[in-house]
Amino acid sequence: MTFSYDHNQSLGYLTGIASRLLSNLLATRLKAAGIEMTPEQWGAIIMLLNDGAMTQGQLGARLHLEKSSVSRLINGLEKRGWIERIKDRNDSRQKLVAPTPKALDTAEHCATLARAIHEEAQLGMNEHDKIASRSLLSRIIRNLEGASR
Amino acid sequence: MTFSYDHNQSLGYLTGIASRLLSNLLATRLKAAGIEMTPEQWGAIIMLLNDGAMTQGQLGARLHLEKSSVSRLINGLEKRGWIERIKDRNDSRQKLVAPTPKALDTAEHCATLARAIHEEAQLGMNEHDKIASRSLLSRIIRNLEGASR
DNA sequence: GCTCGCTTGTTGCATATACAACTAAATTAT
DNA sequence: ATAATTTAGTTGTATATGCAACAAGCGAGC
Repeated sequence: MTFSYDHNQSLGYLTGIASRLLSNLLATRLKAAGIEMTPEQWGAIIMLLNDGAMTQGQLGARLHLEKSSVSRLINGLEKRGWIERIKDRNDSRQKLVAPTPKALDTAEHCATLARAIHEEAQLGMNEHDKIASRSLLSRIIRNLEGASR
Repeated sequence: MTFSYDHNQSLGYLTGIASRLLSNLLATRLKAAGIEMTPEQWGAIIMLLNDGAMTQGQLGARLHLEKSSVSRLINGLEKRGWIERIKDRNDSRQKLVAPTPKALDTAEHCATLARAIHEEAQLGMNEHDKIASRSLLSRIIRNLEGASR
């Protein structure tokens, strides 16, 4: 008996592998550049640099991460001095996550590494394809955000 | 100072979130169906069912996983009785990973759940878009497989 | 036949992530 | 004002994953 299910063509497989390869490659290059930052940490930092300091909850919403995952991701960023946790004076439950000057100083280098990887990932694609791939992925994300449990 | 780097439009971000949402949703539905299997385990099982028993190394190549990751993924599958490790008689270093009858019996149900999620993920896409998204992701994967370190 | 080197897996250690249970604090309801 | 509820983060526990170190076995060259 055979299944009419080709895993190699499934979205789960394809997005998973693409994501992993992109992440692994960035990890390698960050390390080679002597930057003590993981790809996931980079995702959080650039979000904070672009949108400004925010609470862990807000960061989780933007990164589609559980609050517990955010908590631990931020632990790592804090340990390496990339961000600071600042208690909110008005609501002491909340903690603002703010990037440090060190993060700002390093970000352009990281962004350059990330851009290069995206270039390599899209070799052989025309402009239309590049835009389409992003747009289709965004569509998938939007569809799943509201998916029934 | 602002960065000309929109993380929300980066391939790393988009593939990462899409992959995570797809995986989380499948995890939820498998659990709801009473199937003790993770999405990652499903990926390995369906590969084995479609292509037949293979060594851990071969499985790792197909799933783009490190051998250590395969080893542990297989541990979980074995613990739940989805696969069996069979020592190779000619080369005792190797272990063939073979799906059990239980895995075969459950696979169609899992495939149905996975297909439904893919449907939901692609709501609002026409046939051309659906094909394009897979083809573009495959291209990214192919490009990165051979990427310089 | 014996040693060196390559291959196949496993294990130690680190990070990422989810879910559930818990703490502390703010908000709402009575 | 006080109690009940909701919200923000943290921590326990489990799986997934990579890299590096290690163990065991196969093979090639001498």
